[in-house]
Amino acid sequence: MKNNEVADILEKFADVLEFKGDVGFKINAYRKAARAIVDLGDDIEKLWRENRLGDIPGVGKALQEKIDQFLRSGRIRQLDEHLATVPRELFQLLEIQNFGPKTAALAYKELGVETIEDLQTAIDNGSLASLPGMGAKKVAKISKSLELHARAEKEISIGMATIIVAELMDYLREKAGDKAQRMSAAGSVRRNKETVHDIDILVETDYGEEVIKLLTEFPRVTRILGAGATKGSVLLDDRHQIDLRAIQSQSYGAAQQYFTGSQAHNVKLREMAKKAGYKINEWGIFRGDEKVGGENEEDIYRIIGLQWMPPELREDRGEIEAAAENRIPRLVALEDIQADLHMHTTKSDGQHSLEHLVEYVRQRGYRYMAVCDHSKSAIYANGQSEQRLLQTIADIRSLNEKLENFTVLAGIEVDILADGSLDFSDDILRQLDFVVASIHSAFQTDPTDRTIAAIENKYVDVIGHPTGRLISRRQAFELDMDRVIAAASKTGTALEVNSFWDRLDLNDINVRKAVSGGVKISINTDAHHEKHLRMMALGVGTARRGWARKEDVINTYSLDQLRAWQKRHR
DNA sequence: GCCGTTTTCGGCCCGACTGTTTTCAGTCG
Repeated sequence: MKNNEVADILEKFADVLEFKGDVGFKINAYRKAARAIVDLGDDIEKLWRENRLGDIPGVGKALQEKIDQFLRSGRIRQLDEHLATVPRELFQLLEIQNFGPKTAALAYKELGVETIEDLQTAIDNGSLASLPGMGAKKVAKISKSLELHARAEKEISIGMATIIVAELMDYLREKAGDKAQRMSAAGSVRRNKETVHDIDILVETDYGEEVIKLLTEFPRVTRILGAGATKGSVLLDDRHQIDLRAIQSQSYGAAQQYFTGSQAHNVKLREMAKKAGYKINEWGIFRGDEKVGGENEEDIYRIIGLQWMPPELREDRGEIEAAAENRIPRLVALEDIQADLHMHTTKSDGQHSLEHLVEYVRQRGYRYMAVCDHSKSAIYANGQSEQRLLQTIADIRSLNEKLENFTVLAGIEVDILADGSLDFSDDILRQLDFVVASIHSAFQTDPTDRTIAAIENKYVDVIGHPTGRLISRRQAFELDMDRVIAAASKTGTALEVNSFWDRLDLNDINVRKAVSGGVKISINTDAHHEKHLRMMALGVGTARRGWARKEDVINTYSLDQLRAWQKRHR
């Protein structure tokens, strides 16, 4: 899939146009199209071959022609021509905070700033400060941003972000006491995006200045980027940006809506509101000068004729249209989860013994679980031989006899080998209660055919982390998701949403394809340690972003229901 | 550059903050 590459080049095109001072609407059109292509789900090359690029919202004649060029040759002639007349390191320069396209253009034209190094020189020798509209303070800000640019993480994983949010909220609750009422994450954290750019937190309070001062005094704060009466921005550990907004109760709901976004969702919402004679901003919803709502988030949606919708859906992927027709589904929730069906113990590479892991899982309130340690080919992970697996099965059976109101399913995470066969024979697999099959090697070798072969094995219940991607370091392998979904739908095999912060695989877009293709999903933590169990929330968040309902998720079933479901494909 | 029960031309979301300005441009979210 070249969707991300196409989107990237359109974003670059937009950057270049912005640098050159083209009209904003045109720039926006490029960015909008880029986003639509990422959200597509379908392979853009497939649409291209079928001559259907025009079906993508926001892609008209001119962009179709440019995308066609790119898919044919890997280049876009018009962009190449532009690139000859902009700084060599334009895209890196534009990543620097407080150094936007206008300033970059000025520095290029007047001082010949082409690279990050040139910019540093222009700061050091005072020439940047001498430009019109620039002054000591602006230059100091840019200088600081430049210093951070090298070090700052561009994206924070949702796993890390939720931990920081919890820590910060605990701190603020303790320090602010009665002076703070409602408190919530906003922005992409609230939407459960897999990675976030910064962390937004809202606090309902009449003591904005005090609460923001508390934020600046949080122990891990290394820099204060700004601190006023309604907004404070800080860096934690010089890496993670936190924006806190202090809101009074009469505007809290409007602020939640406004700052949760996404931008695309908000733009569409405000357009709708405008057509209906309203205006929405962070303070409320207004008809003329009259404020008609804003204390609760539901107000904003209701007044313009929409159902309230979970934050995870707010990406302008059809949720507004659905809300207008009362078609927002009831999404799966963390409370619906009855079991975790993919975890590891010391039988392979987990950190806890079987008994201990079971105890930790029970503490989370689940009704049953599956232990799925590795199979023999996973040597790096202490995979089990046939002999050891049979012992594991026996151990689990005898443990079950001691447990009340709880069942441990004897499972396996069996490797899908390079030739598409499984690491254990059917004779072994049939003795197990639950089978997850995963690819852990030879990622380039026919992953689609191998996955489908595993799906067609009647003992396989779930395909583990189906695309193999690691968010921070490895691309998904080339999986033809349409074929995989068709196969899984036919056999009744489930696809996993692996909840591990670095996997979240399937991702949101693929979850949506799967559930709309009638495929069940299984949200599992793949825990190797007790502290990993809490990542279930990340997987549920991802499933929610993929519009998954409770009935789409097999580990919301009771054990009896799960067994009945297994019978249909075994 | 896109798009259409407002339209094939004229629209295309909203505001805060900052610093440099004597009234606003640039940047950000």
